[in-house]
Amino acid sequence: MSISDHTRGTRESSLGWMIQRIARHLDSRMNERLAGLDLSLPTFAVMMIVLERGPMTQTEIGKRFGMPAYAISRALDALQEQGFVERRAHATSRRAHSIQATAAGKAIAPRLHAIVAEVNAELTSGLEQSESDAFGALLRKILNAQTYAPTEGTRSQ
Amino acid sequence: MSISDHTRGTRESSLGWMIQRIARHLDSRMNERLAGLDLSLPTFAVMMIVLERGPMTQTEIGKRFGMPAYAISRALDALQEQGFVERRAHATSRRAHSIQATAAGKAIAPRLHAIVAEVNAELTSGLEQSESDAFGALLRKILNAQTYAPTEGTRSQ
DNA sequence: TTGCTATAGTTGCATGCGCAAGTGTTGTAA
DNA sequence: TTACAACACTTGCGCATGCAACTATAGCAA
Repeated sequence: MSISDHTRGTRESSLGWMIQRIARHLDSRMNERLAGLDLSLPTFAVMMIVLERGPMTQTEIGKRFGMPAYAISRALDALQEQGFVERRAHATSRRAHSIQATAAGKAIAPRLHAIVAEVNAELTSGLEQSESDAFGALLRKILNAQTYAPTEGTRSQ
Repeated sequence: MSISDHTRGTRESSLGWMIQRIARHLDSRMNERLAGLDLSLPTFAVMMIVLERGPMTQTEIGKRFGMPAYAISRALDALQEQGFVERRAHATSRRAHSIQATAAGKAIAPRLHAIVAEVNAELTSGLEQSESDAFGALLRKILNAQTYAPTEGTRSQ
């Protein structure tokens, strides 16, 4: 078996390789749609989490998506600038903030949901419903198995 | 159903959301391992493709991984600098280059394969073999269904 | 030929991101 | 009460990346 055969086999059978391609494809699809709302992928992610849980601290937001503190901080700068969230004083701590969606923030929730639904539909358009369900179950299983150290950073590209 | 319930439902059931998390996790795992070889994720990807197929043009490399031309160009700058690939004159075109792995490039192939294998093993460590196979099949099906326009760029972050 | 369009690859510039260091606050223990 | 460590968050800086513009070559048609 030649090096090139081996390399081909390694790459083609690599689940990670395929996941990366799909993830990048999803990134671009999401970005196309988010551009209309002037949101980036990180700000979108933070906005969804704030809408989901209501008032919470930045550290809590970070834990929900494994996003480093500085990224949350910057995403909130942008969201606040756009008037979608507020940083209020925290009830019991003066170093933490209580992050809340504004009325404008809540107003865009339906559009965000629609975008997620569309991209998901597109993703699974080639699958039967049963396959799509099985796929989701496997993804959940993989996520649960991963050791999620508080995940301070480390990215790529 | 409140906005926050709806948002939670939308996000938690989102396959894209889960794929993104897994992809980022894989990114960081790969980067940890590639650091020892002084490779980035893009240079690693290009290197694997060159090893897999032997001499080819930059455009051909790009098509294999949906990577924009400028990214190939820069990845090759780095790989050439490290002595892993060469840009030779193309047999029939003076504007294209023939990209080839050097002896040093071929020499690191086993280490690259090992890294891919390790990361894959870790990824599927929570799955049965049958589940892992099914997962791979679903990924392939999704990739085949996606419309891969030559994919000039469009990323995120 | 000449001119036009498409292709192959490169690069300047601005933006975004990660790292590590910095500010201010809280807990805790001598 | 003072000192020190942990915590919550922010920010300066440098590197990587995306976009768009650029050079050079090839194909093609009049």
